[in-house]
Amino acid sequence: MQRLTPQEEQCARDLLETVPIVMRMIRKQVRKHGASTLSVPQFRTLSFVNRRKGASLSEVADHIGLTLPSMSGLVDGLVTHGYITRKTQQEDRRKMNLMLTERGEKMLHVAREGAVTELSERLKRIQPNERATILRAMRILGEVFPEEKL
Amino acid sequence: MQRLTPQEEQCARDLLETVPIVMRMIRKQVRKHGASTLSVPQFRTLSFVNRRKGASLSEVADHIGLTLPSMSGLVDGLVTHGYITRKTQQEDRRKMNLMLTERGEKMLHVAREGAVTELSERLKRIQPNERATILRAMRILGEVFPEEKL
DNA sequence: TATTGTTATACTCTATAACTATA
DNA sequence: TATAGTTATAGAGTATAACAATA
Repeated sequence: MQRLTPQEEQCARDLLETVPIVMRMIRKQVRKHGASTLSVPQFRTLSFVNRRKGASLSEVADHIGLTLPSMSGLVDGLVTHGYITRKTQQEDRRKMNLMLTERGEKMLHVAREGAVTELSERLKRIQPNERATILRAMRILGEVFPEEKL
Repeated sequence: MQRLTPQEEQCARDLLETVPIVMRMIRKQVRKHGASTLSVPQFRTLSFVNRRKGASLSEVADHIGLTLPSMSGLVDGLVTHGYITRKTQQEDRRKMNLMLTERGEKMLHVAREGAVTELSERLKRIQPNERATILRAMRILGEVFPEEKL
């Protein structure tokens, strides 16, 4: 653990201050458009399963960054709401096969597009070069924190 | 609700994808250094009360962006852990006066500096101009989402 | 009557420990 | 024995509705 430059430190402090605020905004939008029934982790789970159809529980837990029991419970909720199906794999009967239902696909789409639209409305207020800065920052952060990636 | 430019939309999608990842990292660091007893909302609450000593419950709830009952419960936990004191105001006996205890001040300091240090370590891996981009982005985002501000 | 705060209730998030079933 | 997943348990986050106390 080496000495920190002021810039490194200030950058960290700003992240610590700003990210939770943006997170709260995102949570609000996802809930609003997810008919009040989707949390952010549920939303991210649907999103992942949509891209990796048939993923196992462990795979999803890894990518979302939850423990297996936590993910198991989270998926319980998604199954109960009819957004996901959970079937035992034939090749290895210890593993699950997760798939979105039609209802789940619809909900994911509605929640995502709703949240994107509202966030975009906010982002209209700033200048194009400012949006470009945010975009670049998100790409950089995505590389700095890769193991926690969606 | 007007038509979105591709840039506005892409910026929103990137926020939606990246912010939860960074948030998870922050949560992990705060917990790690907060001796596993501080959540991010609790951390933010301590931080706010530290700056606005004697704040009322409503003031804190407003600034953190929680409902009164939620904040009441959150503060319950902080009082139980001995990080905060809660006293009725003399001028208006409906209101509370929240203050950090010495223990609370110490915990806030340890949690914040620990999280900042670890985040900074990550940020060492990138170039100074990339850190500058992140810093600028955080400042811009802080202005775009002002009502939810810390 | 309006404001401040708490209690009751009910979800979700999240973890650890203990367990079951399969390989 | 090792892996995949569930169940049990527990504390925190969060909201709405109903309530008490104060102004």
